[in-house]
Amino acid sequence: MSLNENQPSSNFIRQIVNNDLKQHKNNGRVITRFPPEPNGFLHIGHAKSICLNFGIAEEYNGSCNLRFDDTNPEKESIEFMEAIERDVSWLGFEWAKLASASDYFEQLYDYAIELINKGLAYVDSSSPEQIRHYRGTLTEPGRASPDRNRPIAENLDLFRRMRKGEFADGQYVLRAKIDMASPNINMRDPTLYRIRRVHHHRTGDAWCLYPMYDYTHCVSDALEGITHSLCTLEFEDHRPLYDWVLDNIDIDCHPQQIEFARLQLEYSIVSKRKLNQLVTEKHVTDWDDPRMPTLAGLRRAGYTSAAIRDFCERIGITKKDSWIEMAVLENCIREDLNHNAPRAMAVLRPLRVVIENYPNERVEYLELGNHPQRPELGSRKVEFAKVVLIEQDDFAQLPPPKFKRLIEGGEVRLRGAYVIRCDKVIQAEDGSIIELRCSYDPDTLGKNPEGRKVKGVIHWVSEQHSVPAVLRLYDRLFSHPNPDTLDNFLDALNPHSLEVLSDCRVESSLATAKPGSRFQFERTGYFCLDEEDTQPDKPVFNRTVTLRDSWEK
RNA sequence: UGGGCCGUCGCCAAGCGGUAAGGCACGGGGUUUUGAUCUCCGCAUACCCAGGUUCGAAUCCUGGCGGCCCAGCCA
Repeated sequence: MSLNENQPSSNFIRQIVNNDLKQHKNNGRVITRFPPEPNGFLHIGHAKSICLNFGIAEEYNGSCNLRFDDTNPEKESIEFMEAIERDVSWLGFEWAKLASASDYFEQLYDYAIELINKGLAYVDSSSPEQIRHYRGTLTEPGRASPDRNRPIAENLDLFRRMRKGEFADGQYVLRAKIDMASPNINMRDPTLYRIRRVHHHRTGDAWCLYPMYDYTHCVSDALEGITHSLCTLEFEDHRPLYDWVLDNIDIDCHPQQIEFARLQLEYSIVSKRKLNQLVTEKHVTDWDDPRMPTLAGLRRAGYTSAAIRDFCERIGITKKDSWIEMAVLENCIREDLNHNAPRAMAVLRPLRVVIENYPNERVEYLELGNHPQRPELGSRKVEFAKVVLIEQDDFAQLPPPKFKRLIEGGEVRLRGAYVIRCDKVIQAEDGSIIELRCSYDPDTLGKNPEGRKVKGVIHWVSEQHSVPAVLRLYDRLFSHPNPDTLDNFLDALNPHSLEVLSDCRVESSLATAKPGSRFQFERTGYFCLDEEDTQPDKPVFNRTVTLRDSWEK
């Protein structure tokens, strides 16, 4: 079984592309682009867009560009660019071309001159407040700025001087001359350029004039020969502007903008601003904290790129606002890891078990399969000795109904080893359990005891041979399903999103595991060996996701 | 209240005039040395509502209702 082998389901964008192809539009080419702004790390919502853009291109033998939308230098950086490239690659996609909107600044400027020459753009000296005031409201039309009818020659002169740096930041802007009475506010003479003396991470100080998104995006698309410009729903109202710009400059390409609904994941947020806040205010360790819905965070938690791609395929593409349940994402990673992750044993909260009838110095090297359904994944040796450690939860003095683990006087199977019976509970004065005295049935290795049934199976490690480890149990970052809808999303932060267990013991085979590798610790969950914090003698495992639990206490 | 968009099972989602796919979740059987996995079964006479067209409507028309987005020199 492998992920993503099923036919992709139909969606409205595939239908549009199919129709275009049928009509030989764009000479049968399909060229898309993924255009992130390098002002933060990519998150699961971006994954949806990446899978869509690169996926459509792949599917139709086309290509997809990675283009940084770097028109607002205030918030952007090289570090974010590098992280974005890393994440897109990790997801498994290859861009045909790596570009930045800033590559096109010179051409963008020339097209702006063209618009001015055509009387379709003008330099406005209004302040932001005045512009807002003149723009009107949702129900009232706007009014013309006093500068709206500035002569072309003057506009040209002013715009050139804006570029030269003759004016202060904010003193002038270049605006498109469209329709101040348009019911679509985006068409009420939108700003095309603003003056900002900010160092740009790619163009340095070459420019003090920066183009706005609406103007930049459509032109960049056209310059790259994009056929289908896929973006999220909030840009629907901007499409008339996208088309207006391309219709009014001398360019021979006019991509089709198509909008789809952005991802909304329950118990999560997909706002770069808020993710940034979580990082800067230290609510998480960094952008790659395993609780973060960033691709870097998911990766560090142990998510595979295949699982994320599978998730993006499952949720579909529509124009409907929708909230995806976390269970869908979790199901994707469980399915992948259940099939691919080797099994191992780890005891999170150890309880000492002395097997009194087991020879003192004896050690058995039990051969355990790495996967119950896939023998081809091989096996490893696990040491069994007189003192083993089991999970505190797996023993109960006052067992709840249907408890099928160890109780005093009862029997349980040590996974892959023997059946043991608990003969005696050693307690401290305060009643806490110090250790269990047990006996084993030598005739139960690899076979069931005769005449009785032992229902429970628990995991264990040899006290002497196991290695100490730190296990980090991650839980959802938010305890409210829609943090974004709250007045303050921080109120939804789950105070128990991380539990660090420092006294865990894992089987010895894990001592040589490669950082980044993933395991299923039997009966407890899927874990990934952390690449950052693991020390040679102290492995640190991050819990990716728990096992499904139909018992629950 | 101007404009744009959306409304099919608890959550997603196919469907495109011929009589409601699939996934997740949920409930119940079976297998199991992981209360995991696997497996079998169940889960919308019904598609926001109301009219209409049609032999036939989730699909077409009309009118409602509900939700989301837009008034950055952000993207």
